[in-house]
Amino acid sequence: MPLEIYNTLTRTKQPFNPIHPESVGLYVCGPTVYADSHVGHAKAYIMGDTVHRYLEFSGYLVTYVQNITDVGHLTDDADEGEDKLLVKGAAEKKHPMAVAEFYTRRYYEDMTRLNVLPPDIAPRASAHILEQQELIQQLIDKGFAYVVDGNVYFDVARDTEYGKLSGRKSEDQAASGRVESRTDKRSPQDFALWKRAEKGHILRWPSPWGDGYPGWHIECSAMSAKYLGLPFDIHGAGLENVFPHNECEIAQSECGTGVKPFANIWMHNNMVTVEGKKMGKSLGNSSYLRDLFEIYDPLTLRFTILQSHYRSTTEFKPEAIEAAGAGYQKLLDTYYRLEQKVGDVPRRALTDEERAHPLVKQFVAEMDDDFNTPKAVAVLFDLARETNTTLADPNRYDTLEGLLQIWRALADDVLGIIPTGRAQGQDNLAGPLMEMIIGLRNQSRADKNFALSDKLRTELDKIGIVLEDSKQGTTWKKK
RNA sequence: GGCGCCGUAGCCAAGUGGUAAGGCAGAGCUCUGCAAAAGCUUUAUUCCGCAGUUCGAAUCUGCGCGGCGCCUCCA
Repeated sequence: MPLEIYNTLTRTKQPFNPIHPESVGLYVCGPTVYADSHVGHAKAYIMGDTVHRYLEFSGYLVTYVQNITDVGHLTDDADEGEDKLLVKGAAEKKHPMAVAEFYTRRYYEDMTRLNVLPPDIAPRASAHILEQQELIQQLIDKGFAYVVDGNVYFDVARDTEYGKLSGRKSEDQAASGRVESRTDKRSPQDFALWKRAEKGHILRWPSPWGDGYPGWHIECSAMSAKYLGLPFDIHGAGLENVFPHNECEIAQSECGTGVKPFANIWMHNNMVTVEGKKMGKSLGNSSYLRDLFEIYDPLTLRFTILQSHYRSTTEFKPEAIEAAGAGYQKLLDTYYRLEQKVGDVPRRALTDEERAHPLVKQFVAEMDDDFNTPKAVAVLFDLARETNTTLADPNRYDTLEGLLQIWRALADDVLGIIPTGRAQGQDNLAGPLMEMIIGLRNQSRADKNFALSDKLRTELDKIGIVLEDSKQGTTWKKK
């Protein structure tokens, strides 16, 4: 079974056939950098990261592009809306670009802690004004856009395919009942490609239509085309971006360039909910990642997110994180026990024999089914059981190295849940010291001096070190 | 009003026609000086309700109830 991916465009799972047999172009809508990232961002970018990692594991050369939106855009679609970066800049007494710079860095810090690999290219909207203007000009030249007093709007009526992603028909939307403010658009559905900058608007660039700034959707159209070429394979985003953002992207890219579809597969991740309701920056119920990292281990959060499917909602609940964390810790304990036993062996790709291991095949089958990470994680628990069983049986120790490589491939490379740079007890002093203490304790156990041996164990526990006795000897770990 | 989604054990959560994955919590057992860890066994006759299609439905259809998303910035 080849990889199948659910495509929002067709509302079905379809076999993944990349445009070029050995490489994949992947674009995921990045953040608007005017605030810190919350759990919803974590879900979205862990999805992108999982696609990225799994495609590489599957042997593709992936070019992963994710934009940074550092042009403010508007807090609402009315002409009088405020630019978020401007608002934040004024509040913090900073230049809007300083705000963008600040939150961009923090975004990458948060993602790094979640073990999200950085994209290959992270283009900034502000650095691609020319590309955006070129696309706008193309749209004007082809009659898909019109200029009104320094604003450029996309003429939705001219695009017969508008609505194909979201399933919306503009006529239906007209009866929306929402208040439409006074505007110079020909139709309420038309959306801005270029906005005239009013005086006082700091983020502004010269253009053929006057000083202004680009509309919200155009940067993704311009930058995906620049770095991936058209068409490209996969475009990902959060579900709430289906309309209007992604719909508008399609309209701009396809009408402007004539390439249809400009992205073959559209992937959308569902939301993180709090008590059943969407977590959102504007809803006041978001939990910022950097606050959560004070309470929960970042990889526990990653693991929790991976335990639900990307197209399902994920209920954010402390009890759920703690429950997931308990299971996650067991997996890690098993992994470390295995690593300790096998010793320092170099990483390598899986052999054909290892790839044929039933659990590896099952893991691959689950991931091939639209990145079913909850099932893939379930396979990891089977792998843990097999690992523990093998560790308890010296006759099977010859298979341990292979198991370790499998763990590294599945849990580390693909799912990204193995902490990096952890050197358990590799502090020069701790190892020999612990060996000595364990030796003393085992001597007292042999002497039936359990009062002393238990005291040693209790005292070690107090300083955060746990001893575990087994037939294969005594091991220790930090709590 | 339009478009769309969801409702599975105490909790989290897979499963979209073949007779309920996995994790947490709970119970029992094995090992063990004890503990911990690990292993084994066990925990939904049933998938919001009702009706229908089918040899067979959590999975398809209809109706109802409950919840949510988008249509405005949003991952």
